[in-house]
Amino acid sequence: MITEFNDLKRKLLETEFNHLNDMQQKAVFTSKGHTLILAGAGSGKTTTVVNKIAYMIKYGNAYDPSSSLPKGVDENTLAYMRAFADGGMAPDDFIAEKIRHNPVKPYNILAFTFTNKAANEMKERIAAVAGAEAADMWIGTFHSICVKILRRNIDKFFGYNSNFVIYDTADAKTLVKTCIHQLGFNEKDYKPADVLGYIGSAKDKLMSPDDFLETADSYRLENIGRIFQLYQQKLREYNALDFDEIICLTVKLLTEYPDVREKLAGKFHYVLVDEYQDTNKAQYELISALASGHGNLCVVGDDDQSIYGWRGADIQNIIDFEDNYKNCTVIKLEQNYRSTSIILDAANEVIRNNTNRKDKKLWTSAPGGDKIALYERDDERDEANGIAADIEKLCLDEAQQYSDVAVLYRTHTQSRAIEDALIKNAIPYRIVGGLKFYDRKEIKDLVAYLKIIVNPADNISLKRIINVPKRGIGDSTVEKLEQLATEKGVSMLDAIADIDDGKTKTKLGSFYELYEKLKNFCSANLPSKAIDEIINELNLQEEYIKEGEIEAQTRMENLEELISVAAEYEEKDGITTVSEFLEYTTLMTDTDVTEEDDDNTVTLMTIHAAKGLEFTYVFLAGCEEEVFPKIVDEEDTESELEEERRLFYVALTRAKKKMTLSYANSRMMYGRTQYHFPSRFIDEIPARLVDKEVKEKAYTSGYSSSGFTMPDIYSKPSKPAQFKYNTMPKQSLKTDYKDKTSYSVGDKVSHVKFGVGTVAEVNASDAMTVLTIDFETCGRKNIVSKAVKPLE
DNA sequence: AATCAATGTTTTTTT
DNA sequence: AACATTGATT
Repeated sequence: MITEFNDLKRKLLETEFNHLNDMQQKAVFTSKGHTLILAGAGSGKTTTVVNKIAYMIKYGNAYDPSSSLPKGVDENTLAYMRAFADGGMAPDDFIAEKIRHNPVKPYNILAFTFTNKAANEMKERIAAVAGAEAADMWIGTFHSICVKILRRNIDKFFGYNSNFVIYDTADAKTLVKTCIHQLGFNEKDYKPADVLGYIGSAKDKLMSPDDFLETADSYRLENIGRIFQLYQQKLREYNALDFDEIICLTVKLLTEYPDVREKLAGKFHYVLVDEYQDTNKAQYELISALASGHGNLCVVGDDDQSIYGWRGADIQNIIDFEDNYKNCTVIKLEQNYRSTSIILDAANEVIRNNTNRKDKKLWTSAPGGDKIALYERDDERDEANGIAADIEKLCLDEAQQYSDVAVLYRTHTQSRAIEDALIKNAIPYRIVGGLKFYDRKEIKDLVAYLKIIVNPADNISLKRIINVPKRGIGDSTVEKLEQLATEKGVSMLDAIADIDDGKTKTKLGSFYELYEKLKNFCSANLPSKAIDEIINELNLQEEYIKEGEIEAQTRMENLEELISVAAEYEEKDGITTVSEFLEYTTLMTDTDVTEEDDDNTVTLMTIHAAKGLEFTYVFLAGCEEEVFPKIVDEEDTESELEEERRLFYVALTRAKKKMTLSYANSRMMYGRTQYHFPSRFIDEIPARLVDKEVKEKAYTSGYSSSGFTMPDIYSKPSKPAQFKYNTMPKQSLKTDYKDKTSYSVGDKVSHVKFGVGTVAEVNASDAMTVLTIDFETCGRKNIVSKAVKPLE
């Protein structure tokens, strides 16, 4: 009976998961021990992981053939199961209940994802399959999981308490500067960005300042080590953590406090890591510690898509996994469901040139497809115009959706030329990444107020806003205050009480009063209210107007947007305190915010940002030596080149139907024209897969330099942002262009391509204003307001 | 202390 | 070319 039960069980489960291929099913049914899932691009990785977790929650180890006959299973049950199995149907609730065996409680599952967005998506999808209790899982990025752990435990480390704030890279840089100065070095010899780089990579490797000093074999490195030491000391004094420290300190916690480790490792019966190829040493140690309790560790990744080596990711983590865990199960997902075989062949051929990789080869059952298009262009503007023309052809002539198109590039700076071309052709687009909302001055200032309110020890934030808006507290005063604080061993904020110089005392005193007032309000109110109060109390609107009318409006709009963001978190995620809000905002990146899918726009982004995404049509711009592969200096190592090649591989495998490559003979870089050869990666694609277009005409010649040119002011903010433009251009003072919101029905406008027309409809959204225009020559069209010029 | 012109620096990719 | 930082000037 047990044999038949197990057979039926197996059959039924295979039925339930029969939308997965054999390898995917194997991945789903393997939950014990160490497992490596090598998931190639487009191989259905996320679906597999979602089903794997759902399976654990629903059935536990039901698939384990050695399990004994569950209670309550009798001949009737078997008959019922037989009927389902013979009918080829998935088990119903009754059977599901019978074949459950040690179901896994969601709160015993820990899953790391690369982005918050991925975490949210996965959570939702698991809940859809396994039910609402899936919400009890711990799922998030390394940083958010670690912060969660640290909030409860950080006071074990002297100096820290649970109100700690997180420093972003800019804050960290400011802190490094302070340290450099305090040690009597200057910023020319020790560039803050460089020093921060050393500190960051040390932390990726879990190196302390002392470790760093031990290996320092030059005077310069020794000094950097001292800066590192001071930096760490100050972080602690300020009750602050940088991004890397979040991970390092958690590892330290788990290492130095066995009770904490045992508790957490005991809690997490199953540990799952997505994007394992992008983990670093510190994260590796973290994973090991957390999975040490039950030994059920499943890592998912693709060594060919490891593209974060520059930030410390160690590709050897995934390459050596099999060697490190001798008894592990290895499952390869090599069937690709995304791209045509032309695209896959090209990708396979390119990546074959890498030596440091796991053997595998993507394949698809879908044969053929369009060849890869390759264009040679004059310069970056010609290239951009060519891309715009192609997109126009696709979307106007062939009725494809703009949202099916992505333009990828190696570096953000390349987006400018492309934007210009898209605007000129009235193609709607959005940019992912680039200028970030939280990097804007007015936002950073406001957030600094929040930080200092939550954590009075945060001198970096205090220094940022002590004279914002201007209140006559200058550098010398701040220096004095800082010195005094160091002497007395208190925070700068507390040191205010010890200043006795008359004039300064008054100014600082009233600042302190203001601080107290804000603090009282903000600790008793919701974040959105708090932000609103600060804006009003500081009278920011008027302050901004003092500095310039035009900027004032956009700044205020950005601040309003911050209020809505806070309100949204409050409503959606149940955020109630300023502290929680800060955590969200610092750990959330632009790509994390879920897009509304309804906006039909072309997507522009870096290849890094495109990882994990797919588009029907993909354009890759700038396929030139020096640009891509990006050559930083002469002595670029082979491993760096391999990472560039993986990046190229990632770009190719984003495309479902058609891939278009282009390179420019010359390109403006660093303010000068540079000439490059076509990328070596182009040569690595077999010629039979490529259609090299003969250069018919330079797209630039038609319509750019002569006509009016768009003022280069409209950098569209990335979506999450939903934020307004950074600062309004000074140019718009001089020129006559109307503000984006100022069009109304009946206005006469001119378009560089379509000529003169009349506005028939105005559609303003957060991101852009779309005008419906009746053109004299070509009828009604929808045009982004930026692309037209008002007449009269 | 605040403002403005001159100078220097940057552009890889991001949690 | 665009931007941030520095130094000189008020």
